[in-house]
Amino acid sequence: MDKHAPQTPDMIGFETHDHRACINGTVAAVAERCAAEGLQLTPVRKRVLEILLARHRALGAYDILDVLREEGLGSQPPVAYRALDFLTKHGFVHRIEGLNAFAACTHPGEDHDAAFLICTGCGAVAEAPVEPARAALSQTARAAGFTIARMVLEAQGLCPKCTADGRT
Amino acid sequence: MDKHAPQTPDMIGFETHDHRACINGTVAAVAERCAAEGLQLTPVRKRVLEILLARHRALGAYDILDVLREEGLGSQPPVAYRALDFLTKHGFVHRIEGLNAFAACTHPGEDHDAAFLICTGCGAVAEAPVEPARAALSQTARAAGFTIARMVLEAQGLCPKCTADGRT
DNA sequence: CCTTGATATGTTATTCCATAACCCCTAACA
DNA sequence: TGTTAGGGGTTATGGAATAACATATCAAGG
Repeated sequence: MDKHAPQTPDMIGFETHDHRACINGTVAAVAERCAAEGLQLTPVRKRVLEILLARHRALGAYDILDVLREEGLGSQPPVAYRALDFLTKHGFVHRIEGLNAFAACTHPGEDHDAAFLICTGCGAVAEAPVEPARAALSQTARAAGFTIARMVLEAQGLCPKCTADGRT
Repeated sequence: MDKHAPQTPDMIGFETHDHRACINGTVAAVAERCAAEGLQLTPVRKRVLEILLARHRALGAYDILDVLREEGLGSQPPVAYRALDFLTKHGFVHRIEGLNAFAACTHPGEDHDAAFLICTGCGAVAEAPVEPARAALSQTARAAGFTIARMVLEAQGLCPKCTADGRT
């Protein structure tokens, strides 16, 4: 299940932080937004969000499903995928195409695109603003008559810690 | 096999062009580069490249395999994947993460990253320079101490033709 | 109260994407 | 001629995702 063991458990944006508060705070924020918009943050959905927040890295749907299964919250793939669909649709979780995995959004707001910095050394994932890059690509797109609806921007490389550790 | 039938067969960069010359020219260029660098452009590898060039859009590995099978060039997945590995490793073909598919490079040079404009209406794929976006994201990455090695940039939206046709 | 509709969940089975592992062939070269 | 490295053929399997159908829950309206 865990292909990136070296990952430090309390890292976000490649810096340590108060992880407990981070989880609770984000869950609370998401719950509030769901209440405000009439969305149902059901037990399974909430738990999937918590699992992703607790790891602070990208997890595959089947990794998440393993946890759900242990807790008796569902044992078949559609359970995990439906929760992930809900969470991604509303911008609480992002899908990382390059990893076939999912990561909790670090600033859950409206449905939005994001850029990701993915460390190939430890598997850490940091979210970054996508707008500058979108603006850059939009120039080309406009010239070609293409209308951009959604953008995937994922950079693989080394985080500060892994660079220091001499990983590749 | 073909989920995007409406695709116009002779489109590149969302503009029509001399398709026959385009295929032959690119294959010749690739063959030349392989000869120069001591790479083996074997029959299977060459055919896979031709198949991708002929469609001018992203194809799944199994779509390609179907064609190879019809032609007696191989019938099992590893045949297609090995050829695709070779072609992508040397920058002759790009992998489109968001589609789990592959597309021939429209300017085969050294191994390079590229940005893609993917039309959700007809499946057409255009390649665009990734450098402006890379520069934009590099700002953020540098600030975080992250070193970018490889970038995936894929924009989904509507090409001019599909926009005109009122597709979504 | 009951029914209807909407939404969420449970479950089985399948499809699609990708690779491991093994064997054989051939070209290049000592 | 023996050896070795790369390419290809094949079987089998693993991992990601969804189709299709059944069940449950709850709110609104008759």
